[in-house]
Amino acid sequence: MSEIAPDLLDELNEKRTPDKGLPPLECTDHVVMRFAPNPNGPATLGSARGIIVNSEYAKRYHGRFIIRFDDTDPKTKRPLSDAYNWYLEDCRWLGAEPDEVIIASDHIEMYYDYARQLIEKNAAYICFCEKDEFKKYKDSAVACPHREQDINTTLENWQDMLDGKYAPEKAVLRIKTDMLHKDPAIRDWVAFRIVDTPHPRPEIRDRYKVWPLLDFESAIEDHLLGITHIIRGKDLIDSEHRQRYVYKYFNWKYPETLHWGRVKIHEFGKLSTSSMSKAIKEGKYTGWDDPRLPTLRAMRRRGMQPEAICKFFIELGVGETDIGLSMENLYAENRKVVDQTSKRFFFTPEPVKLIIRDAPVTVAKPMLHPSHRNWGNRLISVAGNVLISKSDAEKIKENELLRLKDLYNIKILKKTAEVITAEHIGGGIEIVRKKKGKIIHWVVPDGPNITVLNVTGEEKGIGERGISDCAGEVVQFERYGFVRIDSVKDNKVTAYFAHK
RNA sequence: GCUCCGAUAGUGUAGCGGCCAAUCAUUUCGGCCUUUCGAGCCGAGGACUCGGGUUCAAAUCCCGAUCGGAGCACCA
Repeated sequence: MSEIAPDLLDELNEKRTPDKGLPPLECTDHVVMRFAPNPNGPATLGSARGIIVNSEYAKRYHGRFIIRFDDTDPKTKRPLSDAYNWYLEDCRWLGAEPDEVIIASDHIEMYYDYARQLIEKNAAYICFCEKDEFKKYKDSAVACPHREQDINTTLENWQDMLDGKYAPEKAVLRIKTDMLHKDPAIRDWVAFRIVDTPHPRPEIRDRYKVWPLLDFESAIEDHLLGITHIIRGKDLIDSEHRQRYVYKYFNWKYPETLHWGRVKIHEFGKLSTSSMSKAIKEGKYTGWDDPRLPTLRAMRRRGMQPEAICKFFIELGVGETDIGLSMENLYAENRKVVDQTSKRFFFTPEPVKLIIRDAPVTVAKPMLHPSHRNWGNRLISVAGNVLISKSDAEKIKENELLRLKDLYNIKILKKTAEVITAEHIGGGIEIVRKKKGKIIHWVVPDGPNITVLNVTGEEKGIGERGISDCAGEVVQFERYGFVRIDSVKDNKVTAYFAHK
């Protein structure tokens, strides 16, 4: 077959190769995609999915990628001034530089204008019902008394609303959909409400009392920006149904949509932006970049690499089912990157003394990276007195033969809770290998104090001298894991744990 | 309660009528290699929610059940 029809064979083989990652889009001309966060906190791993996937599609089809801040709720999900820039930093870090940045709160008057047009089309009305009252109408599919108000009166009421004549919760602008729509979620939804809390942006502050809700703001923006494809969480599926009414009134074409399910990461559980914010204020976390948090700022501080995060989310695809993930998957991706680029060092948490009798004074020369011989070696002078990790010490038995990695073989003589005594034994690694002895790491006692901050707390110990020169770098503590050296001060090093 | 949606190995995915005794990644377990319990290499294990139907043929189509999720906010 390979001789008579090689093409056919290729085709067969090709069909067997699975489609990895993102499915192709329909309508691939002039692709414009957006990611529209509320900047009420920094980007998290969840945001990263939105940033990466939207941006990746835009790149793939030579289109444009827009970041739009949907910051139209000054009260309930109040934006955080710093978060606007944080988002942009994080996008850049992920290699998803936006072609354009839009801030919804800059466009409030424009939304007012479209609202007026809808009123004039008899497609919207001012509703004075109380929340609960309207819910009753909605649930029984009956129009409320304000729905049939004439256009001129509605225009006057709208102006009164803008002029601040109504208190919060006294009036809203609703979009007329269909009170008989079988899904109650779609019936006459609210487009604008009154909020008297000032906006956090200094240039806005108390300029507006009437604020649009997501469905309205997003509907108008998506059209004006020429968005061709929207990819977002499936919690916004009903949004599309609501927004289509606005599109119909204006005769606009709705973008293609794709939705994904909820992502729950086992290690972090349910951490909403607002609950994190609260916990930080209470002092439960040191800040938004606390290593126990799923923010991108925290990931960066721990030494997670942007390319690993990107690869991870692209291969995840865009399924609509809800998924539960373990960070292990992301760690595996990151390990592939950092393993090749990280220097190796020894670090002994909760060190235990090990005294070696008859030890020659010598210099150990472990490699900086086992597969990059040309990186050179660390040089460690050893006199016969070292420290080992408590976890290793606990497993050690008297008379055991073991090897101090890159140093020499020893035989354990005596073990107490505080100190272990051993004697030096000549010979190479083969002896230990042959007897299936352990090879453990060690440090000399005068190394820097190291604190490793991890997802559950912290660990303290002693490390190699060379670690002090690695501030900002991701290194591997051998047999311990990958960490990012966060700061070095005097003889104290703080490291953020990434993963094993 | 009302309206939608989904269900493939431990986890996440591919497949969407015949290439499927089901893909790929990760995880797990062996072995090799290695002065790390890291990486690499080799190998193994592990899944179509259930019940009916349509069809010569179903993971793929239809119906029902079960389970899970989302929306029904003057949040995004």
